[in-house]
This record gives sequence, structure tokens and C-alpha cells, in this order.
Amino acid sequence: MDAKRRNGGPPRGGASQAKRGKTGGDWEDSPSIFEEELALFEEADMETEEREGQAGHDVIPVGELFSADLNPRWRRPQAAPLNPDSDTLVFQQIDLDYYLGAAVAGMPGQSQGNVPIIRMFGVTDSGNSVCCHVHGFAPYFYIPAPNGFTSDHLSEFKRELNSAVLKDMRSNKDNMSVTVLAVDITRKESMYGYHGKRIADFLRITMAMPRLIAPAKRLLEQGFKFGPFPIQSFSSYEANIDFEIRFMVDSDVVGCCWIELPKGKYRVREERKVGETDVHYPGKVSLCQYEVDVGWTQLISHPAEGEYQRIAPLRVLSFDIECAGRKGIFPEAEKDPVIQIASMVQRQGEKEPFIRTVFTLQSCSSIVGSQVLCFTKESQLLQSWAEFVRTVDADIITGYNIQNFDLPYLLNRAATLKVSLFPYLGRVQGIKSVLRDSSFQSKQMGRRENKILNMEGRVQFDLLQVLLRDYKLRSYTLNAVSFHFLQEQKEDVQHSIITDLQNGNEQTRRRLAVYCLKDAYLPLRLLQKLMCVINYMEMARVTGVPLTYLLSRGQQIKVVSQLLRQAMKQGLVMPVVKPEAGEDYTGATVIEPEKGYYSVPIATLDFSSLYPSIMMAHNLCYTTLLQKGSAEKLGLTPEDFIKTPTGDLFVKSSVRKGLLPDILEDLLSARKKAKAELKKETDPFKKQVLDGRQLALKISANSVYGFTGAQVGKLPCLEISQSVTGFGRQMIEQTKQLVESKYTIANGYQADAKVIYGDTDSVMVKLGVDTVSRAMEVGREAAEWVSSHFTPPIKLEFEKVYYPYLLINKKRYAGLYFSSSSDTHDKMDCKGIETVRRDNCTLVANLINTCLQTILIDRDPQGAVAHAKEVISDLLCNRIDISQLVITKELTRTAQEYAAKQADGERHRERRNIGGCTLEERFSRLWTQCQRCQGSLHEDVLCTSRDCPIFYMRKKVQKDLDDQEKLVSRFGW
DNA sequence: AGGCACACCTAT
DNA sequence: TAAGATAGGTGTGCCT
Repeated sequence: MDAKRRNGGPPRGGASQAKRGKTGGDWEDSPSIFEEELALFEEADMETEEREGQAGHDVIPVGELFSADLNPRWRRPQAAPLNPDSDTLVFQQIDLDYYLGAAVAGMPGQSQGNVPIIRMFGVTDSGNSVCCHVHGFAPYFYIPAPNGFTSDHLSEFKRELNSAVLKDMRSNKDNMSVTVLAVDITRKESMYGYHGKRIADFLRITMAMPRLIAPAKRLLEQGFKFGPFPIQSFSSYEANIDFEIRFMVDSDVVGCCWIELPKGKYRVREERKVGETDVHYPGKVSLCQYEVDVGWTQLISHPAEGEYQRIAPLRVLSFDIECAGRKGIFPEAEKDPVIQIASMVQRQGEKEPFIRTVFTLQSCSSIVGSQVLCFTKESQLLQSWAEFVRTVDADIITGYNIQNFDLPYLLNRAATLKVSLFPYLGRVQGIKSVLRDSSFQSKQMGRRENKILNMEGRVQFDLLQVLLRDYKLRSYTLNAVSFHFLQEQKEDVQHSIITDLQNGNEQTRRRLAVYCLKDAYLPLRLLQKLMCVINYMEMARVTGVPLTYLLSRGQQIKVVSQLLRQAMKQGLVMPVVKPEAGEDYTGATVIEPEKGYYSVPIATLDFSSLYPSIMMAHNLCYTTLLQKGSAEKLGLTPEDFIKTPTGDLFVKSSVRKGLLPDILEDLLSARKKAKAELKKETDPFKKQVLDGRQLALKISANSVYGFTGAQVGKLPCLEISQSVTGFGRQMIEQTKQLVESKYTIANGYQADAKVIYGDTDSVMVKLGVDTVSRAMEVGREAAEWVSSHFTPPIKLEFEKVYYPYLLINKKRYAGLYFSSSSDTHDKMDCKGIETVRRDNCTLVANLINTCLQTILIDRDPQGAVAHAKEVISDLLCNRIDISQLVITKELTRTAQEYAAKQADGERHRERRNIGGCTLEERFSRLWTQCQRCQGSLHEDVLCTSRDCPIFYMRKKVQKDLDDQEKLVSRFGW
């Protein structure tokens, strides 16, 4: 059963269904468009056949045996011999982690016991995979040296701390004797607050393993005594940095960058036979073609510039599974078999997948353009697919909801069938892929329960997760998403008949296989269309975090990574603050709207990148903040610092340039550069990369402010964030004053200009001009003039003209948007109105949308009212498809809660109890019909149950009609 | 009826 | 252990 998308949706969009109207039994229809597409791949393949070997499209009954040699394409290109004495090894690193292992002879670092080893995975230009073990890097943190501390005290401090840490350990299963590797005195300065560039002695404490940092920090905080010093509590610095980030910052490695291992500086690992082990010179442990050891200071990391902007020919594997569920029951891996797995493999940068294959249980007719492998035993199917994954050696694994459905299902199914060789999906031999539960919580995304599966060296890039993070959509089913972005839909197979198709014949199973293949193909198409891989890589490069962090972590880590890099250059260290929620601070101003319908052009002026430019203009940073009394203590004159609108003090850049302004300048100038290159570039692929880059740079710049205001965060600084919003409030107010004072009749203009609305960084101005082009002219001039009143890089820009403009309320308006041309509008822009809100059913959204069009384009408000009345009448007379009345989002979530509850068998706690309505009742109300009126839409049996969707929607539409009428009378049409 | 707390989702 | 920010409209439930 196609379980993961079975989120209980109502029959979707009556139209497409009525058109197709296929039910079980009607299977032997003509080939679908997708099948023709697949067949076209076959023709394209003929050309490359000779070079890459046979694609092998035939149906292959595999039976008891399986051999990867069935298809020579599966393997990566042969790797040329690598001689470390004469060859440099260059690869793009795509995943980076660390493990604890025995030291390798000849490599730097501790030689005793288990040591942390960084592991980088990547791909060379020729498409060969690389696993690189990086040795000698150990985790560390800082504390301020106590008064009177000299190098004579180092060994005693180290000894005492070491024994304290050892004593603190509950169990010492690794039998460690040395936990503290080193303690050094270094000259550093805290990045928090300006204190006259007073560089002080810090102790840099190097630990043997990353997990020893936290206890060492805790012990030092709690109060630590050593030598002649009294017991004291030490604050710590940079003790909360992930080990991977620590390494990347220190070695100047960023996510997805190119790594060069110079000749003579690394060692190649060879394949070892069983029994030939040598603990000091280990053999290959990974499935990668090249496996090497290198000292952490020997590798060269190339900044993503020039030729190193390129992307290696990564292998992207997309897959989808089908299981044969029982009627009406969510498939359970313990009971329901996996019957098909379709896989498509594409090289990043190429247009089409070069491997298209489907593994089926039982026979299946051939499909032109793809390889069908049939199995008689499910366990064989599973094991062979795992071997397929290992053979293809994918760098990126994608699909739709693979993280929370397909992969967990396969793993659990394999465990049920005792397919012992299945759960080794990573690139490191002998590391079992294990399922874990995790819950990720943020204000932005709420609580999200996720399954986590380790697959060392392969990046799991679940398209659903990407879409949930980056796009606000009404529905996240693969079908809806494909339609939205590709105007294409899934193959038409009702999930309820999947089991029947499986139990039919090789023709019905073929139909299922085509469906399954398409579900593996669509994610690839979407990745390509949305440029996800490229955009994520650019984000990793810009912010310096590993690719995987972008999907598994929040926003903060990206800023931390950049902050640490900038701080290191200046000898600054980042304090560890313990997160505690405090009082909210004041945010932006929303100018009281002059509500109404404007049949004159309204010019809109915006501050571009308002918050970043405020931080740059006023040098707001941790390092420039003057804490209470500091100004006097440091003998600063009033010329040395500024007072922000919130009364906070910051030194000027003449005294010290802040880190945050530096980061922002780098980001924004890099963005300018990327945009300039984008303009010049002709190669579409390079263009995509550059566009992804400029987008990443913009997003990164905008997230710096949020980081300083994140009270439960790594380094909140409300003085910065409240000063930023304070400046913003002042600026929007001043902008309003300036515009209204200059553009007056008294100053020789046609009319007195009026700012009718504004939010945070924008003002909407009625300039009193008649035409769009005139509004553009005056708007441009006004923006430039206002800009001259502010400190660079703060800049007010003319952005667009609305004509006409309907201002309903704060954060709710609509208008025809003119920016590229003054003759024709680019679009109808709707903000905050039902049409853009996902908590409304499509009937209401469509109704309002049509009304707005009638009002704004046809300029016929009476027509809008008439339309609303017509819809009401349709509703009362049963002429509206019930699916139009359902809120997809609500439905999806309720269905998911329901499914989750069924899966757990646990008592479900209502998050929001609506009128004592239980989850089951809610589910059934959304899923089917109101229990009382049975969904009747006729007025005679008007249902007044609060839980009746019809009643609810009728009320809603009625209200919207009222609103329309109110609008008409309010604005005097 | 009106006020309040809360949920949800958007604008910026 | 990790988690960007605040402002604000609209609707529901519940109390007085």
C-alpha cells in the first residue's frame, strides 16, 4: 500500500477523478505519458551504451542468486590507481563526521587508546568516491586563567582536572587514564562586550574525546580547586561547539568544499583480507573507491571560488517502496510485505537518471526504459536492494518521506524477516544502520517527531523534509506538490487497489511498477526543478556547516559557524551562556493603516535588508557592546560610542569594528558579486549555482538578527536585537515624516503626499499622482532623497506601485502590482488575506480571490458581491463539491495524529479540545461527514452542530459575503 | 454582549 | 540536547 501519502485526504479535486474515473479491473489501458517518457530514456541510452556498457533493460528473474554484474552501470567508474607519492587527491567533500578509533601509525595526535578521528566522504571529478580519515585533531575549550596563574601551574591544573574528570565518570569502559590531553596558556579576549581590547590569559584545555568536554566544563563551573589557588568557579568558552564544527572552523573547511591532499602528505588504505589485520596500519573499512589517512594540518581546503565553485558528479539515488497492506489498515512492517522498490539514480548536473530499476516481488512484465528485477522471496528482494544501494554507492539518497516511512519500514521489515545483511546501508563496512527516534523542536516549526537512520557517508535528503522547511504549501502530498511545481501528477493508482494489483498477474504488477517508478522519479524532477541540492550546497558553503546539518539542525548553528570563523581571525572567544527565557523586547512598528480602497497609484518604498544594514551602519555587535559603566571605566569619550534608541551603548567602528558587521558585509558583498557573475554567466548550470549562492547569502544575512534575539540560544544579546528594532522604529517614523514634509502642495507638488500604511521596513505612499509611471518616477526620487538622510549602507528603495490598492487592515491588503512596466501589472498581490492562508478551505480562498479580481481588475465591487451571493446559493443548493469545504492542512494533521495514535496504541492527548470533540470524532468529521446531518447541504435540515463542517463553512462564507458588502458600503462604491 | 486567553498563521 | 525574532488579524471557547 502506498502508505506514506495515505494521509486520509478526501477525494481530491473532483475534476481529475471524474476524467479518469478508473477503478480496479480497468488495467490494460494504453501506456501512460510517463511510460512514453521512460521509453525515451531507452533511446537516449543507446548512444551511451557503448561507453558505459549495457543498461540491461530486460526482465531478470533473479530467483535465488543476485549479482551486481547484472548491470555494469551500477558501479562507479573504475578508479585509477592512486600513488600517494606522486598523485594529489582532490575531491568534493559532501559529508563529514567523526568516530573514535585506534590511532594510525605515522599520523599526528595521541597514539594511545581510542582517539577521535574526523571522517570526510566525497567524490572526485571523475566520479570516484573517497573516504578520508583525518587524524590529530582533538576537541578543546577555554576558560579565563585565574589571577596569578603562570605556566608553572599548568601541569598541576592538568593533573587535577584529569583526576576530577576520571572520578566523575560513572563507568570507564574504555579504561581511559588520560582525559585531559593538554592545557596551554593563550592570549584571547571574550567576544561579549567591549572592554578596551584587553587581551587576557586564557587556558586552552584539550580533551581526549568530544564527550569529555561537557563534564570538564561542568566540573570547572561547579567550583574547582588546584594547587595553591582557592576553590573557584570558572566560566567556560566554546565548550558547546560541535566537534565537527570545531574542526571545520579550525581547518578552514566549509560544507561541500573541495579538499586537496597534496602528494606525499597522505597514505592510501588497501583492501585487507580477513585475518590480515594490523592495528597500526589499518586496511580499508569503507566501501569507497579511495580510502586515505591524512594529518589534519596536511589537507588543503579550497574556498568555493572560481573553479572550486564546481560540483562533483554526485550520485543521487531516489527510491520508493510499495507494500501490500490490509484493507483500511496502515501497513505494519511486522505484518505487511514490501512488494516493490523502484530506484532511480542520477548524476548531479545531468538531466535524466541513468539507472532506472524496479525490484518486484513475483513476476512482472517488462517496462521499456527500465530494468525489472523479479524476486520470488521478499527477503531476497530486500537483501538485493541493500546490495544495490551499496553497489551504486550513492552520495545522496532521496525520495518522498523516506526518512519517516520508507527507510524505517524497510529496516523494520528486514528485521522481521531476519535479513541480516540488509541494515548496512552506509559507506562504512560493519556499521549497522539503526533506527532512532528524535524530536526536534523550534518555535518556527513546532515540535517535529522524526526517525533517524544512520547511513555514514551518504546524505539523506528527503524531499518532503526539504519542502516542509522551505515552502509553505497547502498540501504536502507528493501528488499535490508535483502538481504545484511540475504541473504533473502521480500515476493514477488508488492505494486501496495496490494489494489487488500485486495479487493479480504480471500485467497488474507491471502497472504497479510503473506507478512505483514514477514515485521514485518525481522527487528527482522536483529536486532538479527546485534546485534543492545546489541551493543546499551553496548554503553549506556560505555558512560553513556540513550539508546534513541543514536538514537536521536549526538556524542558529549556521550563525555560530560564521561567528566562530570571524572571531578566530581576531583572537576572540565565544562564551557559553546558559539559555534562559526572559522578557520579550519590542519589535517593529506597523503604521496604523488608513483603510480603504485607493483608485490611485500607491508607491511602495522599502529599506532593503533593513536589519542587516542597521547592524552595519551602527556597528552593532557583541564585541562593540558597552556594558553598564564600561564607558567611564575605559575612559571613552562621547565621540567613541553611540547611544541607540533603546539606550544601549556601542563603540564606533573607529574604536573597533564589530564581528557581526564584518560577517554581514562579507555576506552582502559576496551576494553582490554572485549576482554580478550571474548576470554574465551563460552556462545554465553555473547560473543555477550562482543563483543558489546569492539566495543563501541573503538568507544568511537575514538570520543574524534573529540569532542575537534568540533568548533560548547559543549567544543571545538583547541589547543588539532591541537596538536593531529600535532603530527600525525610528527610521520608519522618520521616513514617513520626511516624505510627508517634502511632497506637499506648498513645495510645488500636485498634492500633499500621505503615508497610508507601513510595516517594519516599508511605507506605502499616496503621492497624489495619477499614473503609475509618474508614481514610479516620484517614488524613485523620494527613495533616493530619504536615503540621503541615513547612514550607509542603509538605503530606502523604490520597489513597486499598487494600482488600485485595497487596504483592509494591518497586514491585510491586496493590489495590482506594477514594477517592471508601468503599462501592465505583474500580478495581483494579496497579503494576509484568506487567499493566502492555509487555514481556509479552497471554496473560501477561491471566492475571495475571484472577488478581489473583480474589484481590482474589473473594478466592479457590485460584481464581487453578486459573485459571493452566487456561491452562497450554490452552497445551499448542494452544488458544491464537499472537497472544496475541507481544510487540507487540518485534515492532514488530524489524519497523521490519528495514524500516529494507532501506531503507538497509546492514549492520545488532545492538543486542543474543540467542544469536547474527541480525536476520532474530529477525524470522522473531517474525513467523512457530519454525524448529525450526514453532510446534507440543504437549508431545511440546516445543521447547527459546532463540529459540522458544512455548518462551519456556511457560516464562514456568509461572513465573507457580509465582509464584501461592508467593504462596498464602507468605501462608498 | 464583551473581554480574555489561546491557537493558528501570516507580514516583515 | 537543541530550539531565529516580534506584531498582529481572525476565530473559538469560556467566563462573567
